[in-house]
Amino acid sequence: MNVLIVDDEKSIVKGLKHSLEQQGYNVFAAYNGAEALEYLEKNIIDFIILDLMLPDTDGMMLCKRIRQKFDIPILMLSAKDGDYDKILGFEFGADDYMTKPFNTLELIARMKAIIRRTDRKSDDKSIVRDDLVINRNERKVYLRGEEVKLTAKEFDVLYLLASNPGRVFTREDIYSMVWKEEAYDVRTIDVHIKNIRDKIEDKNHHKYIMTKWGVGYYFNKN
Amino acid sequence: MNVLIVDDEKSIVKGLKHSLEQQGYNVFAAYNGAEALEYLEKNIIDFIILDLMLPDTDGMMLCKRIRQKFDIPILMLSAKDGDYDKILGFEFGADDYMTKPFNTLELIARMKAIIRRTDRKSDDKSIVRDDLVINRNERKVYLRGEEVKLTAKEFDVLYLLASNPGRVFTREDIYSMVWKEEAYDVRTIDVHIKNIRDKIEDKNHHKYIMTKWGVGYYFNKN
DNA sequence: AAAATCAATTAACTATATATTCAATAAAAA
DNA sequence: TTTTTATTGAATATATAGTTAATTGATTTT
Repeated sequence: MNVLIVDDEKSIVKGLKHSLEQQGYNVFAAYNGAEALEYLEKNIIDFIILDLMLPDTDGMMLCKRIRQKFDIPILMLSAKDGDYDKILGFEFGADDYMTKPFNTLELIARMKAIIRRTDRKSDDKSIVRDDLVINRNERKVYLRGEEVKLTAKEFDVLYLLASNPGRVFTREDIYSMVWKEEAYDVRTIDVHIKNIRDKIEDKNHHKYIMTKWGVGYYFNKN
Repeated sequence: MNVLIVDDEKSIVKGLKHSLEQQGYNVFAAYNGAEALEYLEKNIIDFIILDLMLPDTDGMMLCKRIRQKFDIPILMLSAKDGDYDKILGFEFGADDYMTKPFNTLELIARMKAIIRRTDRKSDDKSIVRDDLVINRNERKVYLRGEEVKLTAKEFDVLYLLASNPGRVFTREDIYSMVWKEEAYDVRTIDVHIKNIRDKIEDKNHHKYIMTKWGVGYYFNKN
């Protein structure tokens, strides 16, 4: 379990790092926002402890940016009391919040609680629909028992649609959710859809991916 | 959104109840563990605020029992500091924890954050009016249970009107909101309105889309 | 390091669903 | 009644989706 601490106060980082390592976590540190983002791009991080006050960026903005791109739980630290609604509210998407000075034991307890909570849903949930089984952890798809090899993008697109059956996604929706950036040419989705269909559908069996004309695509509910 | 407060201190219950009701929550109270369990059996509760010290049961045990039976988020309150690890840890399954005395605003912020986290996908916004159901995510319209197929533009126009019943929209309003550009010929709207009416209205049943002569159209409120 | 493989994107073309326009008719307001 | 506004159906135009192939980029193999 890899934890990233983002804080410019070296003493805090040092103390926390020590306590967390005693508990068996691998701890990494970043001393400003830019470092943090770079670190996240290059490493697999499971949990972030983020200070509100950083030398280069506003912690809340950083929190928001991290959330847009990564699905990693964040516990925010702040020196002053009273910002709970902003931090915990809908805008920035932190998972928990503590004020400095904090009790290290409580921080670790809160961290564990969040990890447990987010873990609950990430355990082996396969999506099953008729002849199709989509396994998220293994990133494998089975059609009538046979494995179907999808590419990374194909899998992500199919998984997005299949995990919200019936819900219509525009091409822009799909692009921003899967690619996590804004789309230049959104027709690339069409080609991916076609390739997925070629792999999981044929005329004898019913369709999984449906077209909503003028809007986008959705996964068949029936 | 129904919140159950489980606490034997009447003053706390009263204060919290007041604050939560101001925020639009429906608040229920139980003054001991037995009452709480009974309440949960008989009512639909979305969130529980649970005090650790109760006259009849130990709060942690109650938390554990609730968790075994219901999947409702729990925020625990305790008088003494220092039990975080037990409360937030794996054993009892609380989602969050605060010590008394607490800041009500922070409590509400934490509550909202937990609800948001557990809720993320349940934003299925449907408009229901008499025999008509308009599902926004699926972009589907049902009339007396039967699906009515609308084109993308038709759906957008209907959704716009139906999400503001009674409000009169000029053709220009509708055009700019749905097409997101300025209209050359707003008679286009007339044709779309006609086509929508053809699909969702007939002389036996009442009208959904009303004409405001000389102005535009609006969705029937009654 | 070069070649080969595979995935992703872009481009061009075809097919098809939908939107718009127009002109005749009907209905409502003055 | 006159005038203005709304409704309607059909034709035409436009927009969108599906398909195939070519290109680019990334990764693996030789």
